[in-house]
Amino acid sequence: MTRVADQLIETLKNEIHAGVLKPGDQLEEAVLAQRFAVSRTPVREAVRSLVECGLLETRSRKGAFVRVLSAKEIMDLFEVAAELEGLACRLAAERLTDEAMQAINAGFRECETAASSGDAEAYSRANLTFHTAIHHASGNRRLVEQLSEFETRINPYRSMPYKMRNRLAQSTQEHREIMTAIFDGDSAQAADLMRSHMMLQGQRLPLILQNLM
Amino acid sequence: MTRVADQLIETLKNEIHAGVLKPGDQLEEAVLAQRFAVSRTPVREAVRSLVECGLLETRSRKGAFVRVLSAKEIMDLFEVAAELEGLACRLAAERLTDEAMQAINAGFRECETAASSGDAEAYSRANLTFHTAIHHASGNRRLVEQLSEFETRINPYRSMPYKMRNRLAQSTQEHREIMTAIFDGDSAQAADLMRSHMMLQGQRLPLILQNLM
DNA sequence: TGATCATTATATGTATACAGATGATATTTA
DNA sequence: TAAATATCATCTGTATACATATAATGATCA
Repeated sequence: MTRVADQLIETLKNEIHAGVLKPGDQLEEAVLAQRFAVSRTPVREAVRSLVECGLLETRSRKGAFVRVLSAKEIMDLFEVAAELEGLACRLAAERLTDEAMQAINAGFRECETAASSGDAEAYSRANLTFHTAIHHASGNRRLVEQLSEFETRINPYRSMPYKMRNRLAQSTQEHREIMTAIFDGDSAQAADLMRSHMMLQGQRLPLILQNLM
Repeated sequence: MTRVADQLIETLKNEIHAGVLKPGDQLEEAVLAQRFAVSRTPVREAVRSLVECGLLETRSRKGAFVRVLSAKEIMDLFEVAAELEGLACRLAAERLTDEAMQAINAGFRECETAASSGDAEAYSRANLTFHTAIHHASGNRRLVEQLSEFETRINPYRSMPYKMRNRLAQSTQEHREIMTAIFDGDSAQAADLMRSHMMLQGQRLPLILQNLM
């Protein structure tokens, strides 16, 4: 892991995640090379990786751009992610360990705190903590990776769907019910609740509302 | 798309898929470069892509190897794939069109023919046709891609689970039930049947039986 | 004779140089 | 003045050259 390209991948991922690089932005190899004080070679390797991740796209002889997802593509992504989040809940309910239980509970508490203080930014982080705890509780590494990749891909498109204080409270309540189902070992219920929870979030993505499908 | 690297990706994918390149095999850049009569540059790009796909892995300063999956990793993959195959069935049942119906039916007929003639090789192809038809019927491109990637990843590890004539007939019967559920619009049933169908296949993967998890 | 250290060979990782294609700009012509 | 064509600049795609780390082989010493 001493490769320059790996650091570039990490940095660029973060910048896309954080919104520094926005969908549609062009990435010129020479510019990136100069900025990081390396040659174009590792830059190109990083770009290749990010294209395969789905974060960038390259048009022939035109270079790399931060990938723009259509409303339909976002919906498709969400549909798949909702199903996998449901799977994570089902497996978590079936294979629950003490540590996993504590991690999920901690994530939930974090959500509660952020919701009651109305801090949307903090809730966004807490939300991720809660979901990630469930992912890990599934005991399925592939699933964890898949859902992490989804998070990376979808993040540039969600501009704070938690703006309304109402939604924070409602989301927390949904989390509570999901957590309860998992702890009760009610795997089918946990999966169903999570799927609904996710699809609700999906419907709130602003771009979907704008572009109409 | 006139890039050399893209052709290399395609070729190497196929060779891994076909078993010419087996898990654990090393890929030396210089060798590949000479073989395809290109420089190391596009070879490295192709390798990068395949690493990100999960088909290869690179150890620092040691080069690229066809990725070896442990029994646990294969099980994890199957668990995710089974869920997504189920999702495809659910969506197919909800969004069924005439063309999709015909494609699925055609795939099923192909399975029937291959099964009755006991041709395992042909059944393997027919099986893929049937499943792929369902994937497309979901109307979710992301899902189609995801499942296609899964197929590519898992293929090197399944050495003809259809050896026994019994299994061919049984698998066809399962396909019939799945198809019926889809055509009846019974989405929940279709999803459940497909998940079971997939997990049965998973349990038959020889490596899983060998390595014990 | 065996083990350890040094040297060398080889393959990866990075930099630079070259080729070709696309797009922009300028010039010419109607 | 507007449109079309030609020329040029710039960026991607590919090749080659260089640097460095790993591993293997041989030599030396105990």
